[in-house]
Amino acid sequence: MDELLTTTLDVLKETGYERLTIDEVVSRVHASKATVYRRWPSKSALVVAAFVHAVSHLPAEYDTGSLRGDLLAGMDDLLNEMERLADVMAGLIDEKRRNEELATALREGFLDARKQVAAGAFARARERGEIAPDADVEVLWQIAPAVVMFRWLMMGESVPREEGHRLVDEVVLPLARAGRRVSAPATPPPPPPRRRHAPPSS
Amino acid sequence: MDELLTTTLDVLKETGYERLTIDEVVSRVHASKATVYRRWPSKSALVVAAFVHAVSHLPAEYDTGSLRGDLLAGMDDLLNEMERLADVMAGLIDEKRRNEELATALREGFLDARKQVAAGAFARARERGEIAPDADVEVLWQIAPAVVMFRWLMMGESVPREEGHRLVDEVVLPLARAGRRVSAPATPPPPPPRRRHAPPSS
DNA sequence: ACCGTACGGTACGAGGCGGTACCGTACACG
DNA sequence: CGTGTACGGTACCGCCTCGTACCGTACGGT
Repeated sequence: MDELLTTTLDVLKETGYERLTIDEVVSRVHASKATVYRRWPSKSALVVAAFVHAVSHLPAEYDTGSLRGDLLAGMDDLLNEMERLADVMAGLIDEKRRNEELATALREGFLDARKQVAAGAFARARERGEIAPDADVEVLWQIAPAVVMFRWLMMGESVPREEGHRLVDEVVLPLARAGRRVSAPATPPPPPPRRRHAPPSS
Repeated sequence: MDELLTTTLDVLKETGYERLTIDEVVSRVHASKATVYRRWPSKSALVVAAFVHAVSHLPAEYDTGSLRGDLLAGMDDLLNEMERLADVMAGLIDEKRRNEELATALREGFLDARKQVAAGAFARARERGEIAPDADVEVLWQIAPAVVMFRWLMMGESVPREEGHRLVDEVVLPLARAGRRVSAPATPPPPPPRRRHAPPSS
């Protein structure tokens, strides 16, 4: 039943993995525990199935003709997905360390999908000459998801669309265009970085 | 007892908040549950105290004389802290949504501390003329923690020091020097970004 | 030598939850 | 109309874990 999976995701969103109970899920759907255990062998399997179901229609592919268009579209997509899934992920991050299937689902269903989409956009941009040939795609693709998830998960706040777009225009795009070269007259090799409460007088 | 707090953190690291039990903690310390409950009113209070204790000696302040030196020192600090605390945070992210004191501890003890240190480094750099006057510090300070935590928490991998330094040299520093202006001949205002499987031919 | 305090140990209560077993029933199919 | 399958409901088992109560004891101050 589709409804069981989506409701599982709702409960997950509210309570996290450990506090989610099968009883709570079935009570919202007018189903019975027996029905759940007829279809999935365990709570863990149910949750994994619910997550896979939620990210299964993710890999949006777009080709707007410009890198900026592609990145903005990807950002909108990311922000939408986070609105749906940020709390879910918060509730799964810890369990993922113990549950190999869950870790795989998150990696393949969410992270790899985003990476592939971004990699395609950068590849096309490179062919068009929009970005530096040596742009470090392996780092670039991570920045937007990292900052957005940092804001959602660690700081507990949502990211408005306008700010997401600024992240594209003022961070990702400039970096992609500049490539790896350090952009300005480099400071001399830094003095040996003394750490922790080290005023120069010491 | 200091030992109770550090051991609590150890257990937290291994099992996460929900699966942490007082019995497990005291069994490792040769203490008794009574001792715990004499000192802290609940499991939740113990865990919050353990986390606060762990981040209490955090706010490293350094002034190496150059922005690059400051940022590299901050990055080393961040990587060290993540080595200690990544699993702990994974085990607390979900609980933080329900536990206001925990959320405060994480915000004030970890995030704000890092932000202040970074803000100081950028302010000094601006006075020295090392960076653009309009550099967006509010975004810049987040990038390093965001990417590092993304790698630890979402991708489940550690970040080698060399890669952290590249993040400083090829991402944060160039952005700070360039400021907000878009770095290269802007692409024309993008064609209306059509989303989701939209080849130009459609 | 006395006493109070804090300790480790442990037994216990109470509630919660995963998972199973067994109802009676509704509905599709032939 | 007969049959079987899947369902909702529910009682139950076993286990876990928070938190409390009550031991006997070690130890430091006076």
